[in-house]
Amino acid sequence: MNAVDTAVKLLQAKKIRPSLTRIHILAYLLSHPIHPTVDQIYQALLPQIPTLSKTTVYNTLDLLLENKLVKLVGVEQREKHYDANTKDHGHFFCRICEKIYDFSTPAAEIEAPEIKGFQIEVKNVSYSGVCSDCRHKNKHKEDEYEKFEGN
Amino acid sequence: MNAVDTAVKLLQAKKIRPSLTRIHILAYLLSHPIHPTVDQIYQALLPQIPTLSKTTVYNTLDLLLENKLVKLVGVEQREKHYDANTKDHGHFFCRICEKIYDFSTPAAEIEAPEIKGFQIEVKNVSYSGVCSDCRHKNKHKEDEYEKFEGN
DNA sequence: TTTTATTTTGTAATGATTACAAATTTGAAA
DNA sequence: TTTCAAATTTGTAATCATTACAAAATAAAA
Ligand SMILES: [Mn+2]
Ligand SMILES: [Mn+2]
Ligand SMILES: [Zn+2]
Ligand SMILES: [Zn+2]
Repeated sequence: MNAVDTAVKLLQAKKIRPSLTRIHILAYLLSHPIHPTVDQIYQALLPQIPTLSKTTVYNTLDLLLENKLVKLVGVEQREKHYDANTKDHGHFFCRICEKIYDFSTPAAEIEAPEIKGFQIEVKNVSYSGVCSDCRHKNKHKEDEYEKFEGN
Repeated sequence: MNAVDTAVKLLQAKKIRPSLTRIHILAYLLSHPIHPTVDQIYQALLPQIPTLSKTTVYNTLDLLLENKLVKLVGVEQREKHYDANTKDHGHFFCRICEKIYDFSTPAAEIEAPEIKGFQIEVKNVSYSGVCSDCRHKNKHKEDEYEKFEGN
């Protein structure tokens, strides 16, 4: 099943009228699991929907959030990032390439607050640092630098 | 040892000149583990340092962050929250009373990205929902909410 | 069709944070 | 002590993602 059909079904299941704009935005998130920002979504859809307004992207994402069809990615960035993968998982933000990676959070997680009688509604596990690719690229640079210094 | 003395020692250990303002800000964070915002710190110290500028609070917190004397609380709020407790621990944000609670994150945590060769520099585990106090205070309303939401 | 509700849009306002340069304070050299 | 450069602090303006809001467009209902 393609992303558009999935989006329509998800919207209908939540009794949200599947307007063209809503389908496009949700389908984009489903087919581009890169945790995009509002502006990334807006820029990506503009060619297909030339009348699209950024306000509509904000409004639609709020609606999808309320209906738990998308989640906010809890990385510390100026712009908010969105995720149509609503399963429990963690995120790793690479400060070099600025990509956001998914990782699984084992079921046997930290339930400390729940034990204390807290009602957990949103969980956020996010790390940041340098991803594998960027570490490798950086190591290469360091090697070159060392060679240069040795001359 | 009081918070001021601790602050001075921490600053000196990092070779940061312990100016009055820096001591005050760090000591405030150490003695008020409520994860305050810039404005909360500013308002709290204004009576003692009438010439204090909010820019200085921003500057000082940036300096303390760089030197790992404080950490950012990874809670999704409009304003950033700061914590002088630099030990690994999680945070719970109550959407009713807006208090931020600490909880311990067991050592055997999710190390998935590290296995993949990622260099983890910052960890953030934060949950949100309704705290124990607020659940009890609003028992009736909460029951209605749970019924309605189907949780 | 006419009316009403929903969705989308454009523009203005918000507000936490940042940029930046001037003012002040500090510490050490002369 | 006086001088002076560096460090620190301050005030103001700019930034910019997000929100507020009302009008416009579109879809559904009557
Ligand atoms: Mn994800
Ligand atoms: Mn804490
Ligand atoms: Zn990277
Ligand atoms: Zn509470």
